[in-house]
Amino acid sequence: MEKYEALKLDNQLCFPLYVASKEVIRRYKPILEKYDLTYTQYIAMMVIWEENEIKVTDLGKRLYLDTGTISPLIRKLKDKGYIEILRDSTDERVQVIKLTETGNKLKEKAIDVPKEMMQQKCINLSMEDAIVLKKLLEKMINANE
Amino acid sequence: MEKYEALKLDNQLCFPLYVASKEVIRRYKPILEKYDLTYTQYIAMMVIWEENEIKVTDLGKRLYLDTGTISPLIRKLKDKGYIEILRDSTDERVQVIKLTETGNKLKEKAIDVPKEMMQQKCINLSMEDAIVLKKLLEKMINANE
DNA sequence: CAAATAAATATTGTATACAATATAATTGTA
DNA sequence: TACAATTATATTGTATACAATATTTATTTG
Repeated sequence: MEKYEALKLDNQLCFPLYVASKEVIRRYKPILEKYDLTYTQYIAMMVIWEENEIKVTDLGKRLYLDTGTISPLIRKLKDKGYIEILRDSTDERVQVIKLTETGNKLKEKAIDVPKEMMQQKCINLSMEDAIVLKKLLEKMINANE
Repeated sequence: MEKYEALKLDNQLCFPLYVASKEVIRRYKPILEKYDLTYTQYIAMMVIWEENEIKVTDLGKRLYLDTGTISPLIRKLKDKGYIEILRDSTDERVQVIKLTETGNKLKEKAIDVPKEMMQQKCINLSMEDAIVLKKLLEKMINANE
């Protein structure tokens, strides 16, 4: 075993993880562009579509995003008209995100996004491989909490 | 099967991929800080440590990075003194990155980085899981090429 | 050989990310 | 009930990323 073995890029797990993640996001880009969404905005909208109403803090926790990322993100979604931001009357600090009518219309259209991703084979793995991969990634994420 | 099932965040593979990748990089940060390296600079140095000399284009291909990312990246590594940038005499367009003495000294110290990552369980998976995960990620990356 | 193409970088513009710091509102507590 | 700690956001600073565009230097081709 060579002294520098552990320093070789090919022996890292982090690197294919980093590359695969960027690659998938890059493939989402041209598809999401048609809906005027970036990848980060898309995953935020996915949560909002599911919840209809959610506190900014909870959205941040769900997406594992820092306040420094969430703040400008929701401002953009508001500017696009997909959400409105209300204040919680019982706690003035809390901001509540609410899906607008426009945002809800977008949901209908966005149903095509997963279809397009499939058709274009943006994640080119068999269903079985994809399931194993997803489980392992989730195991990894939940391990250190 | 509900109509919006495919739009739920929990049913996406891209999301745990994105979260896991960011999380690992975040855990590298405090460790790499001691060596005055960011994650991207670290993976670039791994390639340079292995090659000693490499063309900028080849480094970009190896790291799957755009010229817009590579350009400022190597400038910073040069500023830190870890590399020098030479011109290929046979082709004036080509820039060749060369490891400096300082860069080589850093390599010796950096051997501790993988050790620290291990000790702190920054990737908290069994060896078997990690191997399966790495293989699947590489399969995914190589699938669309 | 001159003109068109291609290849290697650099730059600009936009959008993330996260750490650190600041601020305002709330809660716990001596 | 003052006051300290906590919570929810926002802002600032630094570093990526990638698309699009520009520039310089080969290379190919008519």
